[in-house]
Amino acid sequence: MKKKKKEVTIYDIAEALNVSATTVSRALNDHFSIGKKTTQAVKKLAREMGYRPNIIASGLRKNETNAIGVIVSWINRPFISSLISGIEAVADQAGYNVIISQSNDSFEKEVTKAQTLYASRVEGLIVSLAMDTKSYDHFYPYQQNNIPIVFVDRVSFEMETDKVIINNFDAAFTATEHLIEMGCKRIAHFAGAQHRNIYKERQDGYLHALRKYNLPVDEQLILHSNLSMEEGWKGTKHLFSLSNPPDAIFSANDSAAVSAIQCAKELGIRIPEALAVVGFNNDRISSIIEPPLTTINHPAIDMGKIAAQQVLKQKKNREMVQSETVLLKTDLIIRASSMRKPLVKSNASDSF
Amino acid sequence: MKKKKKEVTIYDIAEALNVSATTVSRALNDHFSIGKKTTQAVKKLAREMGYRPNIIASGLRKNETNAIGVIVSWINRPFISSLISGIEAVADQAGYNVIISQSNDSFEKEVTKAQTLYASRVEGLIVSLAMDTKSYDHFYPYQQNNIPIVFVDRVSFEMETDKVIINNFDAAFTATEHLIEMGCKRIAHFAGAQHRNIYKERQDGYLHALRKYNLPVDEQLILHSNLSMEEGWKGTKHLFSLSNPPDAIFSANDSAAVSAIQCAKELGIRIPEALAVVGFNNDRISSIIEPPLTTINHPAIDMGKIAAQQVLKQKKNREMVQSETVLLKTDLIIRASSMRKPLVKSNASDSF
DNA sequence: ATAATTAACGCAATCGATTGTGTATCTTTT
DNA sequence: AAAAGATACACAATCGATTGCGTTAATTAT
Repeated sequence: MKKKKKEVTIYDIAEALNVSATTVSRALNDHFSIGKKTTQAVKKLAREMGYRPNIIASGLRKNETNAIGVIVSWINRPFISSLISGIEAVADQAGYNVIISQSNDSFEKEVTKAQTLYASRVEGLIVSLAMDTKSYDHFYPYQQNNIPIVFVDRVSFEMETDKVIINNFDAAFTATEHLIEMGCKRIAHFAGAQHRNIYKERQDGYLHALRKYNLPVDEQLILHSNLSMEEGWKGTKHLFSLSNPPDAIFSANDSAAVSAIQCAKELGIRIPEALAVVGFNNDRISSIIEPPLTTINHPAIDMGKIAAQQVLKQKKNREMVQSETVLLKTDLIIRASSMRKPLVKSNASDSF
Repeated sequence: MKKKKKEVTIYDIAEALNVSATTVSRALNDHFSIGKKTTQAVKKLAREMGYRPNIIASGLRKNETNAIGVIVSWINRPFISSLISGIEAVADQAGYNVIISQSNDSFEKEVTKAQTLYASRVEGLIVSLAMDTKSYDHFYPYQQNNIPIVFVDRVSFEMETDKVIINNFDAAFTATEHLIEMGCKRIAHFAGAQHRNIYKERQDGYLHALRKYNLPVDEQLILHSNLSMEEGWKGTKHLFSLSNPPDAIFSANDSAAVSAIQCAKELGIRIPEALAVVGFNNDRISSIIEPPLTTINHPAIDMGKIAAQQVLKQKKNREMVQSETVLLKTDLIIRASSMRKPLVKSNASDSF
């Protein structure tokens, strides 16, 4: 029965105050040309009447939505959720809303979500690519329309966009080098899909370390998978069914590394003495597993913050100078899973 | 230099096709009154011209934003991120965007975010309350405006809104009962802030179990904190500095429970023989810790899905019948951290 | 063949705020 | 005191799509 109450508009305020809507609008926006008392009166009445600006009308006129779109694989992953947390923090401060959507690591969904967000007129897009994305046409409309795109973590160099990434190559190299310094000679690698930059770079870093230290590369020791816990377990079992099993595993993520440890323990393989393990991401589980997992720390929140900042920056500089790539540093967190020797302070030249 | 390219509008299409904008609009929306060929022609040309509907203009006219707002404490928490994942899945299917914002567990921020989302004209709001929220005026505008509000997990019964919660009382009771059945006599409780429903209910469930089984309630064994890992550690140390330490801990979350285990191990206290531990949430760390942690499984994704469905449902039923509360079941996941006896199938009446 | 339907489309108002241009009124300058 | 400059505000167009109502042309009924 209750009559749908109409919302208060600037016209209502204008009428009540016997001024024009123009004046109300300007008063609310502190326009200099409106007198002090008028401005005060307008604001006061607006408050009293429970006025809320119609952001849609304003948006139509000014052609803005104050929204930034985000596409990620899964929101409920430690790294991703931290990333989003960072994005939200920066976007909010700048007065932007963050619209999230997940691709579920499916290319088709990613395309759909990109279109939806485009239709929603987001003013910027932050993307961490789906696992199997190899074509990028769905981002073309954004580029055509000069809508900032920032790729984070899982990026593509085929696209000329801003990027926020870590140095996966260096991180993987450092991780592998660490294992070598710990005296490991046969280092296996749990690798991810090679068309996705991060996993390719991690594998490359791993290979580079082996070569630099003149260790043979054994293809048998490089296992490609989706890096799930199951695959980590299976991979470990497989490795120890070989005639010449590895003495270390460098895993491209923590999940697989953790289950490698679990599997090894079940197999009665001592860690790190018989098998040293290093992961990647510094997920919470890495510090909980016994022994604690050596891993690469990923500045997830910062990456999100920076990605959001890049979007804002691009919006400012409409000249669109050049696409920028921000490369963030990572840290090797050394824990017990790889400590086969006491740590040395120098660059460990004694490990040869 | 490049001239800002104008976007294609229905007027452009209309002009090109020598029809009215009305016709174009209707054709694009498959209005029955528009001829088959005209509709086809319009759609075809729209595609060719790269037309994208101006959702803002449409939104202004139809007074809708297709957005659902979400306010949570922190996005990067296992439970919360899963919750959001569920929300997004349902909202997306229904054609809604999800705008996320985090209160950082601060009441002031929660108020601000609620206002921002209100100003953004979200068509529904899903909230998991900040830790210290005790006043709810910031949600009043939503109610005034008939905007669906759904509280999830951390809710308030002072507010007449839809709620999606688990039965914390039962879960805590079951968890505590389980410890009792395992033969524990002095069960400590890591409790959270008592003004927040979930922690109050968990404590109540704990107390109820003690009373039901005629165990004394020792105030010394109930420790209130923010349930962080640090507090879990400190709490455990404190408990074992008592003249009469507990033989079990029921923690209101997994973080504190996990560090209780870690601390106990460092103190040389055997788990579960000397100390049985049960957590709450079934975070990933709970299955990784050694020994694995018995805990309560929380259907996070489902809660998100249901919350989103409630929003949609409320939007349909404008009659606003009654606020509805959905109570979800939880499961006790029994792991080694509490297994002081073999499990029995019956209701364990032998534990007395 | 004429009236009565039906099909297909156009007119113009509307959603609410913004903004370039204009116009009084008032103050200051010389 | 007349000219020049400020000050404070209003007009009306605009953003792009939607929609109630009306109109023309084509089809069917009688």
